[in-house]
Amino acid sequence: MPVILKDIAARLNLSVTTVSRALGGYPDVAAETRERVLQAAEEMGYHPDVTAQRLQKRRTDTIGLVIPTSGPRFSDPYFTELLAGVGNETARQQFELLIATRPPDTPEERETYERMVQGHRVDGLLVARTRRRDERIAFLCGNGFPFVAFGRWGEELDFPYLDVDGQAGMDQATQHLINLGHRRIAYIGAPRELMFAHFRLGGYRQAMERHGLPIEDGLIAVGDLTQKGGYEEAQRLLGLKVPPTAILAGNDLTALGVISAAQERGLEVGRDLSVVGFDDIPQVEHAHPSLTTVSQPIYDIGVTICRMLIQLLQGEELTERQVLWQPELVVRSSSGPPGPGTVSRDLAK
Amino acid sequence: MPVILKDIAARLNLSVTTVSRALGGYPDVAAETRERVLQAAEEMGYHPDVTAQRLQKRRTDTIGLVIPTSGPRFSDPYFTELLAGVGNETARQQFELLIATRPPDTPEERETYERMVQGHRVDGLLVARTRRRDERIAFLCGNGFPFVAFGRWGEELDFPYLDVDGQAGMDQATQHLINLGHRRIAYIGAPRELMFAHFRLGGYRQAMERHGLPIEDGLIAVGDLTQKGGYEEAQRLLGLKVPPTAILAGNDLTALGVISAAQERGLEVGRDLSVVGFDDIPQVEHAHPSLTTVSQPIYDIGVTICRMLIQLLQGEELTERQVLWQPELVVRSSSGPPGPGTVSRDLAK
DNA sequence: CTGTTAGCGCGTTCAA
DNA sequence: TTGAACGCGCTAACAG
Repeated sequence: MPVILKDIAARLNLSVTTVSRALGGYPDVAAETRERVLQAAEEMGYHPDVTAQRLQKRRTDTIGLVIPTSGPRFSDPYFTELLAGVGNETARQQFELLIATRPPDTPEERETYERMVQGHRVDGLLVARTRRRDERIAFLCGNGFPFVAFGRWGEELDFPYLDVDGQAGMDQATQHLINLGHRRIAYIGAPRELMFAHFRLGGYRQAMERHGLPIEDGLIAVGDLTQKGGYEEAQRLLGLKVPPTAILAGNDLTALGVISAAQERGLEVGRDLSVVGFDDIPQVEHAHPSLTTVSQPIYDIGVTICRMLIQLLQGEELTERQVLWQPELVVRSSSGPPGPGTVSRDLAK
Repeated sequence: MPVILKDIAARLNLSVTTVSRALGGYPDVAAETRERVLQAAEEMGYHPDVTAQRLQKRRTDTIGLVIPTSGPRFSDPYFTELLAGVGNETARQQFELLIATRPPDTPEERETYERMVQGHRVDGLLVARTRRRDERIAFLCGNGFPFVAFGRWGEELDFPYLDVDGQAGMDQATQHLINLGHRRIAYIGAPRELMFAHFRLGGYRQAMERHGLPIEDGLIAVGDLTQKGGYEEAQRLLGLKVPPTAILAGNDLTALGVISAAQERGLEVGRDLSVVGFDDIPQVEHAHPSLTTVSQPIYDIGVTICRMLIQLLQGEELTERQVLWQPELVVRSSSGPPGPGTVSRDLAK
C-alpha cells in the first residue's frame, strides 16, 4: 500500500490540501509547515501518483512513437540511434516515452495510432519515415492532434516536420562518383512508398542528367532497406553483361549488402566497384572497407524532433515549423576511381 | 473537447453508470438499452479515457523497459530486435510499453527506475542485460516490484528470469575452433561487469582447459561490444609476435570489427583467421564472409520475457520461473581450418 | 434492469 | 495561512 497524501495529512494533523500545497511548492504555506510536510514525506517515502495527477491535469506528459517494424528479424540500427536521441531528450524534459512496434501500413498500425490518440495515452506523437500516402499524417491532421514528423509529405498539408535533404545528399554522392570517373552508376533505392526514397532517387537522377549521363532502368533497383536486400539486388546488377562500376545505395544497410555481394564475387570494393551509402550508421565507419556515405545526424534528429514536439505541447510557437537539414558526404574507402579491369572504364574512353 | 460518458448519458437520458455498464459488456443491461448506447457511442466518437480507467482500476496496463545506451552513437541492433519482440507481444496482450534510454549504472538510470516504480507509471518492468552488481535488481527485489530479467544474477536472490546459456554456447564455439585444428585462440569479451561476459568467458576457458590448451592472458581482451572496440582489440591481437589463428568475440558487433581489422591487414577471414561471434543478429548472415556465430533467438526472448511478466502481473503462477535456453552454433564461412601461412599452424605441428 | 452514492489520488477553487 | 468542498472520468457497491 503506497503512501498517499492522506497518510501524510493524518500523521501531521493537517488537511490533504495543505500537504498538497506544501509539496507543490505553493507560496501560501507557512515555512515551518512546509518543512514538516517535506520531512514527513521523505520519511514515509511518499511519491505522488502520476495517474491521479494526470487525470487532474488533463495531461499525460507522455509522447508516443510507433516504430515501423517488418518481421521478427527486424533490426535497423538507424532506429536504435533515433530512439536514443528521442529517449534522452524526453527524459531530460521530464517526459515519458511510449513506444509501439508495428508493421507499417497495416490495420495493427492504424489501431495503435487510434489507441494512442483517442485514449489520450499520449499528449503528442512523433512520426518517423513518412510515406507517400501517409494515412498516419492524414489521421493526425484530421484530428488536430499534435505531432512532429521526421520527413516531409507530398500532399498539401501544413504540419511541423524535420527532414534531411535527401535529394541534395544523393546528388552530392552521385556527383562524387562522377568526379571519380564513373559513368555507369547503378542505384539500389528504398521502397517507392517511402517519401525519402523519392527524394534520394531524385538526387541521383538530377546529377546524372546534369552530366548528360543516361539513366537506365536496368540499373535502378529497389531494395528493402536491409543488408539482405542489398546483397540480392547487387548480385543481380553485378551479373549484368555490362555491370556498373559503382553502386549507390538508398541506405547504409543496403550498401553493406552490396559490399558483401561484391566481395563474394572477388571484387575489391573501392577499386573494382565503388559503393556509397546513406545514413552513416555507426557500423559503417569500421566496416571493411570503410563506407563512403551521406551522413545524417540521426541522434540529433531524434533530439530535435522531440524538442520541437515538446515545445508545441507547451504552447510555444516553433521558431521553425518546417526544417530541412543538409546532409554531408563523408568520403571513406569504399569509393574510388573505376579500376583498370572494369568494363565500363573501357566504355568511358 | 472529447466525448465522455456523461455526454452519452445526457443524450440518451440514462445514468452514467448504465452507459458504463453497457459499454463494459456487463450482463445486467437491457439488450435494447445496450444497443442504443453502443450506437450513440459510435456516432459521437466516444473513446474511454484511459487515465481515468487507470486511476479507478489501480493499474496502468503498462510495462517498462530501460534500455542501457552508451553515448550518442549508440546503436546495437541487438536491442532493436529485442524491442521488436517485446513491442509486438505487449501490443498483442493489450499492454502499453514505456521506454527509457539511459546510460547504464548511472544516477540517471537509477532515477528512471525510481520514477517508474514509485510513481506507479508501470505495473512491471523488464530488465535487460544483467550486471555483476546489479542495483536495479536489488532495488526491484527490495521494493517487491514485479519484473522479469533477461539474464541471471550472481547473488542469492530469487527472481524470475530468462537467460541463454552463454557458457555452453561459448564452449561449443571454442570446441568448434579446436576441432578445426586451432590451438592459439584469442577471446575478445564484453565488459566484466556484465553477467553474460562472465558466463561466456567461462565457456571459453572450460573448453580450452578440457583440451589442455594454455589460456594466455595476452590473448584475452575486453571490448566494449561495438564494432569499433572489436576492431581495435583485434588490431592489437593480430599485431602480436605470434598472433592467434582464431578469435572468439563476445558478441556479433565485436566480431564484425574483428573481421574488418583482419581484412585491413590483408588476411582472408575463414582461412588466415577464423572469427566466431555471438548473438546472430540479422546483419551477420549477409556479411562477407558470413559469420559463424552462436545464435540466440533475440526476438523470441523479447516475446517470452514479456509474456512471463504479463502472466506475473495477472497473478498467474509462472510454469517456469527461471528459464535457461540453449543457444545453437551456426557455422558459416568465417571459420575454417588454420590456413597454411599462419604461424601457429606451424606451432601446432 | 436502472439509478444513486461513493471513491480512486490529486489539484484547485472558495471561504474562513 | 489553512481547510472544506468539488471535480477530473470512470467503475463498483448497493438500492430499488
